[in-house]
Amino acid sequence: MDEGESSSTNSPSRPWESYNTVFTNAKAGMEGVDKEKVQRIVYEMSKGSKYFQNEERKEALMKQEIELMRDSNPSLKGKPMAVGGLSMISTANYEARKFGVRAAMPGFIARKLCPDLIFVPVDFPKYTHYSDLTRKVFKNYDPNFIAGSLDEAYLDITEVCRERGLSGGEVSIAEELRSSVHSETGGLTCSAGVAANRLLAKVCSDINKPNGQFVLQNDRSSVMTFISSLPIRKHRDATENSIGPRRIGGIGKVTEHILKDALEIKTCGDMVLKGSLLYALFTQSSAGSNFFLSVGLGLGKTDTPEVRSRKSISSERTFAATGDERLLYSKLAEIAEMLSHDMKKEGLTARTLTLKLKTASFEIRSRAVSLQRYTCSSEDILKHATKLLKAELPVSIRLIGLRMSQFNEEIRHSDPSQGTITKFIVQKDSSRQNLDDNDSFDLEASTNCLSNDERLSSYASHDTSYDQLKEDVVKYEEQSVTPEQECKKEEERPQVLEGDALLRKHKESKSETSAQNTEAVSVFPQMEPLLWVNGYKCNLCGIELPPSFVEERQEHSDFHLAQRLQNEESGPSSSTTPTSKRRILGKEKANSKQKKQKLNQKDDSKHIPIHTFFTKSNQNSDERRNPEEMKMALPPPRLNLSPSSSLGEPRSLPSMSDILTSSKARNLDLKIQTLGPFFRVTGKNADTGSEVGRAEGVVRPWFGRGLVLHLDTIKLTKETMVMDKSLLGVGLYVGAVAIRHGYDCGCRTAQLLAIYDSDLYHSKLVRFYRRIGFEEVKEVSGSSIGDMADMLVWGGVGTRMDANIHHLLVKWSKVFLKSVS
DNA sequence: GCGGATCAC
DNA sequence: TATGGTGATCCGC
Repeated sequence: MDEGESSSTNSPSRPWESYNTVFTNAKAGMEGVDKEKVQRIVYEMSKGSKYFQNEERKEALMKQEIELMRDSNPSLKGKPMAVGGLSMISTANYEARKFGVRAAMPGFIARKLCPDLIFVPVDFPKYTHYSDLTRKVFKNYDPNFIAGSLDEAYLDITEVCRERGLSGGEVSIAEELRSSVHSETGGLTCSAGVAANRLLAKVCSDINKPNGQFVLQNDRSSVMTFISSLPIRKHRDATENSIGPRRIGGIGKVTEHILKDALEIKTCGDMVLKGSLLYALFTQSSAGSNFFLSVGLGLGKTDTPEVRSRKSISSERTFAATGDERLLYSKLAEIAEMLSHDMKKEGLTARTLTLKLKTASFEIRSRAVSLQRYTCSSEDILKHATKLLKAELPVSIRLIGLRMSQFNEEIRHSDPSQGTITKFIVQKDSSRQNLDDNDSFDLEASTNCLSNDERLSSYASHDTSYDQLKEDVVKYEEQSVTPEQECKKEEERPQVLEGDALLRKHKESKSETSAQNTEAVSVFPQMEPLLWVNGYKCNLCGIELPPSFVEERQEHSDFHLAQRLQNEESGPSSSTTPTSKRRILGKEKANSKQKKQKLNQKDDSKHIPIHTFFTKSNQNSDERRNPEEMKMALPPPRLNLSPSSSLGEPRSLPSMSDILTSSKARNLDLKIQTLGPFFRVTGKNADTGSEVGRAEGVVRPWFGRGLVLHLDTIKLTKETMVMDKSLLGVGLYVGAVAIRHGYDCGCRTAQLLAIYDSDLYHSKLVRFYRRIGFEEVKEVSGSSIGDMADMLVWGGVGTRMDANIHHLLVKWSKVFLKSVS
């Protein structure tokens, strides 16, 4: 717990401790600051103000640092300075930061903290001038560098590294670059971070601020070590070590609070450990679990982003709060005029107008209208803005803002500013291909200087393991697979056996085997080609396998290949009973057999083994009569793909095949993968290939109840929700495959925990699961010993919900059986 | 499409 | 005395 931020540890006599302000947050140059004193002063100054009251209610105040400062008068060197005025300062130099002064702090508070603080007015032309100077330097290293803002940039130094040939050249390149910035700008210092991607590079650039640099080696273990202990947002205690503030882009005050206090995720390593929890609670998005897991793995962007055109344009002003309507209307007219002016300058017309208000008590409100036609005229804007404002009166307002969005794309570039179009062309022409990797620098200035935050990226793929990991994540982002599982997969890769490698080699020439329906594929040149009759039935052995079981189909053709190889090797008399594909290959040496079997198990567990498709019905029922045995072994699932089940179950239960066939009619591509007892069901849009939902979990014994199907996740993407209004659509199908899988594994019960995070998420989860057919069993609150088992297994508190698998299948049978016929 | 929130800079 | 402005995105409804 950093800096007494937890309200639970606050002493009643020290109320400022609970006043969480941005001013004691991570900030370079704040090491050794008496944070309590800062907090107390800020508290005393703020106490009772409307603003403070608002903050108390929101329990938040967040701003980001902008290191941008310059004073040309040498006599000011070493003196505490801040850019801005008494009401607000933009940034402060390191001298001032020693007093606790920082960006986004009101000047009057800053002056209280540091009575000698020198206020310097903002001077944008000056910043732009120096920014341009630094950019000239960056161009020498990477003509396509990404200018993050005036004071930061990302450079790809791959080529420079390569030219200089030496490994470890990043250090000297960074030094040279910073030195170059220093001389070209006449004295500006900056900091740099070098790493494999931009996210890491930014963090690295913070480490040795000011006027320093840090190079993170581009190998997986270095990255993992570095990132795993990295706090999600706050800096480390200055006494702990010399490492300065670090921050992950995209995680602000609010997100930090959720991760830290609700989910007990404090470091990036925790993010990976609690990946399934994140997956359950956040939908997939840049702010969602994929993002968190990527961060946890130290992954970030390395490409040059597309030039994004603006989506809105706005103008807003703060003034002394007033309820005077005439005054407000006149402010509104001014802002409408400003906005109209900006739109004309940019050659934009738009049809959605949004009015933003900040009340005297600092609440933010917005009201929007979409107009019939595109406009940029101040009269139109004012007319509609007035209506919107009128509806809010009477109210005391301290800020009015107007924003226009939904541009008319057709005329967007009819009259663009020269600068804009030039930038556009330059960026477009210079966009590079195949940027696999970056090293990056972050530069920052120190005292008495325009502080810089410039970054540089490079490509130097010395270590393939991390690159491989990164590739995987790109795949994840495309396929929505959880990174941590893919990681496991990656770690297992070296253990792949020779026999498997052999199969894979053969596979390469026939990678389309599993791709499409009745397409004939030659598994082996001189052998009858494998054909999926009617799209699902193997012409060689008659097994039915839905097209969506892509990997299983591959395995299946591997089987036929292996069988063929074996036949060739040992003659026509050899067994045709496929017990294990590796036994068929028969390449293991006797003395390593045991070891290899273990490995086989692990390796096989990624997919459903071929032999399970051939499991005889009596074997199946034998197993199901002996659940105790399964408990120990946690065997792979028995897939029952045939509509006419051999298990002797009632005809009314939908088989896996029923579910899959039915889903096909809904353009849904379902797939199940297993990893030991773990399983994952993914549903993809058959047309676009994008994932629309998934379920994950494990088949495990549960305290005297035999095997249960433990569901970690049922998740639908946002896209799904738009596409399919009914949760019972995709969600039901994904859930059904999981449930049927559980049934086939011998589970009687399915269970899950609707994690309690916030009221909002929790009630949503419970509602969703109830609609699917689960019932609330108990609240796991951690208050009783009996909760311990649940808490250990689920890793949290919430509502335990169970469902009888048989009942679920019965309940759902109509849906699936109906659509079959 | 609207309104609230969060985030970066 | 006094706590910014611009733009983006996401989520729920």
